[in-house]
Amino acid sequence: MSTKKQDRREVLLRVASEVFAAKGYHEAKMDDIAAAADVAKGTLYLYFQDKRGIFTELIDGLAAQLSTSIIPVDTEADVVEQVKHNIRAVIGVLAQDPHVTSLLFDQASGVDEGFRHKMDSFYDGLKALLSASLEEGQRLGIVKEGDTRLYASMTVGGLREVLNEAAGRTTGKRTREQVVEAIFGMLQGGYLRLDPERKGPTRRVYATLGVATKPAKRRRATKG
Amino acid sequence: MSTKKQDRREVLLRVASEVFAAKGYHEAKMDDIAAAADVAKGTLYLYFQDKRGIFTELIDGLAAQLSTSIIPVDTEADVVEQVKHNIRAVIGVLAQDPHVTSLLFDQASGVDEGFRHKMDSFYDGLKALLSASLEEGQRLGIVKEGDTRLYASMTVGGLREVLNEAAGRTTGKRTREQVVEAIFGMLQGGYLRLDPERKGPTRRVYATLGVATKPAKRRRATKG
DNA sequence: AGGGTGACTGACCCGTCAGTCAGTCCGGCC
DNA sequence: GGCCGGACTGACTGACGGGTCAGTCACCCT
Repeated sequence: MSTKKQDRREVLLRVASEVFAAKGYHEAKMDDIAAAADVAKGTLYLYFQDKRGIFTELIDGLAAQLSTSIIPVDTEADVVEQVKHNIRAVIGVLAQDPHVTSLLFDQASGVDEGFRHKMDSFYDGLKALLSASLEEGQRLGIVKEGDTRLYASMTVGGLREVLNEAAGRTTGKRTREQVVEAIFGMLQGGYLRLDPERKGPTRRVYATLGVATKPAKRRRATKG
Repeated sequence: MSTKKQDRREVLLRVASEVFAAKGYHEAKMDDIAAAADVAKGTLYLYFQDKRGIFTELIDGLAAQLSTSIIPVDTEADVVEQVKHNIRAVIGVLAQDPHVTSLLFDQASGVDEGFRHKMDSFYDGLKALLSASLEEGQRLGIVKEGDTRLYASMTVGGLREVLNEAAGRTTGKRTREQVVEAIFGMLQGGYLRLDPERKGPTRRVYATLGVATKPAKRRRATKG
């Protein structure tokens, strides 16, 4: 009974997340979701309050999972492994539902003003927490001195980008563990190796940044 | 004449960017923009094709500026300074128009499907370029071995987060140079200092990640 | 059988908003 | 003054799409 209804609900949620992820919040019409789920539009309203409610539920679920996936770090035990564990945990949560992840990362702000504030506070909370942890780390001498808030932002932003990218690709080229190692390596030692006295043997240059900026695609249906 | 029209156009663009940044693309109505600019809605259509056109122009302008703000790195000269210069340049471009920056960073994907692809390719281009540069750097021995693509993503994501954050705050607490130094420091050496043998003198834990996940705000008008 | 229940349907309703255009205003020119 | 043209206006339109609800159907119980 209730189980059956619950199952159905979950199917609908999953389908909705796919449509949202494929088209973005605004472009995903309720009709699209209904069609994708092969039910009538009205049926959706038997399971959810409204469009926003579906979206909210998806995001909130992921946020809740994220918020419980991280363990406190005990400095008496193996810190490296624990930090890796946390990275792994976050990746795990996000990788298990790529559709929703991509919503969280680049659709959430487009819903409406209220939702935007909500997302802002989510990210702010995340960063505040990480920042506090890093300060603690500084006191313990395992985090470099400096602006922890900024470290936190870079970390969150970097993770976001990497994971969102991973969510986009259908088949991840890298194994999860490679990603964990790479992220850890970056936090641990950056990637630049600029010995100040160094002179390169050959003169080489980086490519210039030249990003294609196509003109906006016109797509108005002409009346005729 | 034409100058006057051009000036007006620019004023309208600026106003539009503020409204877009304040409300987000979809919540920003043409009426809002017109009201903010103190002109009639029709006037907007004397200067721009359509709503999307205004937005596109804003984003494209910024993207174009970004794409020319970075200099090739010459390994015979002071590499550190050049890398910093590039970081500084990017920050400079983005800081000079915070409204548009925030559009680029968290509104652009919410416009429509076509726009989304456009943005995707913008970011992909950015990352591909950075990644290529890093590979070059690896050959020169100034970049750590590893997945350059992933380094690129983390860097772009991290920058994005930091700069978007900076764009949000009305008064930046940090000076631009502090940001440059911090970012450079992070690329250069990460921030973790985890001596493997280290044992902390006291047992301390990081705070758990406990992000508030308020239930979705219902805003339906109940029928009764 | 028949009638009660609840899941499901989809045509319809109606608010919203991008985009239009007939009309006004104004400055310059003959 | 009278006319022209371009800038500007804002009421209007039509499409669009979220949400509704009267009606249908399948199933179960008596």
